[in-house]
Amino acid sequence: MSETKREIILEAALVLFVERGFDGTTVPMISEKAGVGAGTIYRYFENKEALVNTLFQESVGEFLETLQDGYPRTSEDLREQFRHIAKQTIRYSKKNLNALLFLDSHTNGHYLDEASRAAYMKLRTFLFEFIEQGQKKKVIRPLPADALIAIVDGAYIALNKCIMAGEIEETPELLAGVEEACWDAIRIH
Amino acid sequence: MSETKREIILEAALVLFVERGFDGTTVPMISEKAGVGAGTIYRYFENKEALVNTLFQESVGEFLETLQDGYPRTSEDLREQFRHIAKQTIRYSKKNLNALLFLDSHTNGHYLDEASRAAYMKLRTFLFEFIEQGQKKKVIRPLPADALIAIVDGAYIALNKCIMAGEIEETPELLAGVEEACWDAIRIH
DNA sequence: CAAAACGGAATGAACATTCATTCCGAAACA
DNA sequence: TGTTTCGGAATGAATGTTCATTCCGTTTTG
Repeated sequence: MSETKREIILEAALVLFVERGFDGTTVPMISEKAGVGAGTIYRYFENKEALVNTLFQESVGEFLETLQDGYPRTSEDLREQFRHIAKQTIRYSKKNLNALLFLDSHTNGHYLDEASRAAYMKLRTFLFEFIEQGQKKKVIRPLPADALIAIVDGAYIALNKCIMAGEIEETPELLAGVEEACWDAIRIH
Repeated sequence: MSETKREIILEAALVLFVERGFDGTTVPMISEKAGVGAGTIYRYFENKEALVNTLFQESVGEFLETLQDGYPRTSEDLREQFRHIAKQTIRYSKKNLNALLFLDSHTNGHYLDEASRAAYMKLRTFLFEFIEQGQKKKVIRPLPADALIAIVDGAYIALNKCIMAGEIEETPELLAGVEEACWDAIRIH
């Protein structure tokens, strides 16, 4: 039951951090949105920074797990691996879109601690390995991995924002189209 | 001379906003980096929000001007128009990389006023028109314009960060490669 | 020397955090 | 079973700090 309260606080903070950023969110805002007293937050988290770092590490961890779950690691087919990454990114966005948006907008925060940076590095390494393997096999363009990842990342974040804003409807064709656009961006033709 | 001091303040604020975000940057930080007294900032800007909005509007304006400068508006060749956009984006990043990074990270700020949002809308409209024209001609994929723009945007922002961090050297081949990757992402094959 | 520009200490508001107190369900008791 | 005691969870007013902004004595300018 007390686990529940902790989660209520985390969820409220997540939403506010996505909307206003870490520095733009006050502890009273979080306590109000969570429907708890301000002091209660400090029963679960040492301070505001510990709260954001917990959120960051849990989000990275869950996202990376989702990506790795069922990943065809030993496959020689880069396209198949890419399809998996795209599919699981969509899956995670459905499970916890705010966490994905939060990750995207807080990766460079000055408040992230060593553990958060390390967790993020693991995610980054996973994606880098995919890119580098593809480059070694001359399937993926010899461009900076950062830039290639940013292309895909940007596409999926923007896509989700469009869907969330109701500007567009999510259909299998749309998802397939975005996946293909991204694949065409990173692969050698 | 007073114009110069105003610009020193704007430049210092720009760098800090890129590094730490608007809410994470304090006025004393800005005054120290600018080498002026805290009070001096208020001789040039009504308050911190006016400062960030000035910066935002000036950056959007300059960037849009750069994009429109020499734009082959009447051309039927979408590829040529895209090349121009890509080239001018690079040009602007060389002139004022921080402004580009600032724009990228502050477009959703809760502190932006009506004028800033309107200015940003103009930039967005310019890019949307390019996308929509291309979609009408069946040259560009029928995906959400937001997502397509985010792909290109993400690529160039990440590219510049790599170059800035010294992880990679800027060469004509690199720029051509990124441009082609982005074009392949948005065009119909 | 008058006027404008400047710096940085002073101010009050808003913030993160603390802590004395309340609340509540469970256990002990009768 | 009805009553009392207990302990930890929860609270929000109080605290000290940090911030944006103001104010005024000093410096620069013309």
